[in-house]
Parts: sequence; C-alpha cells; structure tokens
Amino acid sequence: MKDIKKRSDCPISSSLDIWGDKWSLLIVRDLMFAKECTYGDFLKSDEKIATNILASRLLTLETNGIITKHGHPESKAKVLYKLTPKGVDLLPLMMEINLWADKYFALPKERKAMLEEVKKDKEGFIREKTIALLNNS
Amino acid sequence: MKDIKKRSDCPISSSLDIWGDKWSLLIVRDLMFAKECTYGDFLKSDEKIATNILASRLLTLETNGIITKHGHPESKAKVLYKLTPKGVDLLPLMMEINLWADKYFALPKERKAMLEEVKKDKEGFIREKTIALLNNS
DNA sequence: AATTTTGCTTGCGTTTTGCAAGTGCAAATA
DNA sequence: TATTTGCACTTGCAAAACGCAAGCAAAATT
Repeated sequence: MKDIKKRSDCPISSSLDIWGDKWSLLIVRDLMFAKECTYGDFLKSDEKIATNILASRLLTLETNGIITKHGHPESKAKVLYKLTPKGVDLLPLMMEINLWADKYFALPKERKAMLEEVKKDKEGFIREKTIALLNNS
Repeated sequence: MKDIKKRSDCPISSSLDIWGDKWSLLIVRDLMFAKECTYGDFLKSDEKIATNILASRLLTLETNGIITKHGHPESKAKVLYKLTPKGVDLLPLMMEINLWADKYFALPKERKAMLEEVKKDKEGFIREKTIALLNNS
C-alpha cells in the first residue's frame, strides 16, 4: 500500500487510484463529521474496519496529502488525524454522495435532517463547513 | 459479486457498498462521456479492465439499478449499456471528482478545457448534461 | 460453409482482505 | 518503583478478490 500506480491520465481514474476503495472515504467522512479522530475512534465506527486495513489506508491517505498526523493535546500516547486542505476539498464530493444516497436509500433520521438543511443552501453549507474544517487543521 | 452486504446505514457507506471500488465509476464515466458503450468499448478504455471484472461490475451496477442493457439497433450480437435515471444522478458526484482532480492533478488538455467551461456554470452544465443523458436512455 | 466478431465464462496463480493475536511505548495505578 | 492498562499499530494466516489468458456459444461477415 505504499506506491500507487496511475492507470491513466483520466481525473476520475487518478482519483480512484488514491481513495477508490470501500474504506478510504469512510475515514474521510469521520474526519469531516466526527468530533475527534484517533486510531481507536476510526475502529469504533459502525462499519468495523479491520485494524491492519485501517493502518494501510491511513498511510496511503497521508502519503497522498489527504490527511496528517498530529499529537493529541492531552496525551502523548494518542495521535490525532486531521484533514489537509486537499482533504477538506473532498467535502463537495462527499456532500454529493450524501445527496445521491438521500435520494435512493433510507437514511438515519439525524443525517436526513442535516441533508434537508444542506439542500436549502448547498453552497453556503459547503463554504461554512470548509472554513470550520480548515480552522481545525 | 451478486448480493451486497450493507455495512451500516450511513449514506456514504451504503453508496460505497455499490460502486466503491477502482472500476465501477470508470464504467459510469464511460457511460456519461463516451458516445457508445458496448462490452467491447469498455474493454478498450485506457485503464484496461479485465474482462471478468468488467462482467462482474456490469452485473452489480445492473442489479443495483445504475445501468440497463439494451439491444443494439444495428446488431443482435451487440449490447448497448445505458445509465438509468439513478445512474444519471451520479453526474454531480462525477463532476465534483473531476473538479477535485483538476485542482490536484495534471489533466489532459481536452478534459481541462471542458472543466473550464464547467467552472463557469456548474449547475447549468449539470442540468443540460443530465437532460442529454436522460434523453439517450 | 468457414471465419471473425461479440459478449461473456472458466481456470489458475497472485494480491488483497479480514480476523485474531501479538508488540512496543506512554500513562495511569498500586 | 513495579505493574497494569490504554493506545497505535504489526504480524500470521486463511479466505476472498483480482488479473491474465484461454475458451465458448451465438451472431455477423466473407
């Protein structure tokens, strides 16, 4: 999971080369919508990622400039993962996935509620959330 | 590749369960931006998908209502694959991937040119392209 | 009638995944 | 001070998925 082979010059292909699997965008999701993100926090997510897969995905995301590691303010044993600006820029894409899923799946109430807000002013939501994420990084 | 196991109720997770791999969205890309899409046409794409993987992904996408098979007007031996409305609805997401990649990768000139147009009026582009795709299906 | 095209399927070796257990270090506890 | 606990990974191994090449049946072409 160290070096990535680029399959073509297509932007979709190049993007999928980095985060095109079943787990990477779930990590990004947690970094966007959860409060804190330590290694253990990722493991606690509903989808139950295996610990070795988590480690490999975190490394790939870090290598490709999507996330960075930070010391935890309260403990030297903990590591805080955060999105880089490049990672924060995945927010519009993440919201479109949410909106697509909202149209075709039954979602949890609380997520549904958030998406109703988003639909009222998508650009505004993304702008504000982007600022909040950048401030946190 | 027949039945999909839903890992959680999260919309991101549910979406990735269907098309979260290195190949599915490349098939959707071809269906959105290439003229014709037969089985052989998919195989000709730059990324060189293996024929058995292609078959399994086409089946998954069809099973999940993203694409449908159609007879070819000129030949009974050929099969035309087309996006369903649910598949066409992936266009906004696809464009956000393009725009993200445009910001962080070097893209082919012609794709870059298209994206310049998109940036001028993203909603307009998506609206028109959606109509064009729905008319074709 | 024979050959080619098209849309797949099948076999098989390689890679990736998933699960469980283990390791090393910092911090908390006794 | 010694020991236990918590945290961030690593390792081993079986199972699943992938990638490549070859094969196959039906339709189209020659």
